[in-house]
Amino acid sequence: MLDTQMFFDKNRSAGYLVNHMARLFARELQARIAPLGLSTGTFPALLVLWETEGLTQRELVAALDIEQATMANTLTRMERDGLIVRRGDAADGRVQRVWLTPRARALRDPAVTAANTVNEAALGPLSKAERETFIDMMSRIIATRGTGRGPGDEPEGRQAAADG
Amino acid sequence: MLDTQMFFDKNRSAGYLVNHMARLFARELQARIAPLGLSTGTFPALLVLWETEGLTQRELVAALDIEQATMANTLTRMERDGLIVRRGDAADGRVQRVWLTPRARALRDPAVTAANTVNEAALGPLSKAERETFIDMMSRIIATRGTGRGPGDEPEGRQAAADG
DNA sequence: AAGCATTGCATAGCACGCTATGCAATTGTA
DNA sequence: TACAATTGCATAGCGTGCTATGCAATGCTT
Repeated sequence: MLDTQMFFDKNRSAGYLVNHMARLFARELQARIAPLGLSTGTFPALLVLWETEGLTQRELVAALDIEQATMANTLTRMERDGLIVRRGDAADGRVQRVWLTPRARALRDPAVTAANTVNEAALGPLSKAERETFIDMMSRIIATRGTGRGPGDEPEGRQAAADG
Repeated sequence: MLDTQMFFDKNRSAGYLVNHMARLFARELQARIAPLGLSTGTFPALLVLWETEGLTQRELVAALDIEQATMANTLTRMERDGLIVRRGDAADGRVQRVWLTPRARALRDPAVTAANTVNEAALGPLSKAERETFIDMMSRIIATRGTGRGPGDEPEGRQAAADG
């Protein structure tokens, strides 16, 4: 299958590989936490709430870099599934604070174990040192957020088509 | 925000970081290809079809590690949007072969340029050498698929037993 | 106090990924 | 040739992410 004229090699494209990796991680995590009654979308919210309950939706959004509407929907599912309750803030009528149910609190240890297991398995092919490097690189990429420029900052457009 | 008793640091969790990165990449790519009338889900399929038209759905699925049902839905959207046509195979009545429209063919260069731009921007914080390392690491992780064994180590066996 | 702007959240609608399931066409087998 | 198994694809239903929008509560300005 050796493509002779490769104009774009997806298997050397960071974006494609990141997407593929993310799907693999999600599949693995899903398989391991489904038995607990959890799903991949609720997991990050739980991670934050296991640290600190009573956060507002806005605070959760900021902690996870998720859009507000996405978080609202996720919390609705979590409430439906008996993981959280939303209670209005006494001082501010707009605010809904999020509290874990006993069930959600009890799921912390098995869920974290599942996540650790997935991470360990996925990083299996990397050495200890490489794992640190890998995580550092991802942190830097995320921290930088592709902020090379903003739209309208510069004519932009070109750039060597031959991905080097 | 210095968590005192950190039982699980999501910002050092490969799974969390991979998911976060994937969302950032997708946001960037979406912003750059939406003006072309493309979306992130169609992009991988187009990459394959720009190389070789007339593939079957099964072949596309294999090329992209996407579930068959996901591909069927993606192709339906692509057909709706005038990017592809599905034509039945003459020799096998089950098979639908996928062909690009002239419009889709014309989008190749601008779309690839957009993807390259996103990749370059995202990998900005990494040196040239680090980018290679990063891509190699991702390739290894994907190749190993979190099974704990090396590629080709043993004849399969994840949990496919359960799904028939 | 009145009026406008902002904030916090909900809802609608869609893309895209998944599992489960159904069905027609083909292949393999008795 | 009949009939069971397999293959290729479609559909249903759902989770998770996004943008766009609406609305009530609050804050700010005068």
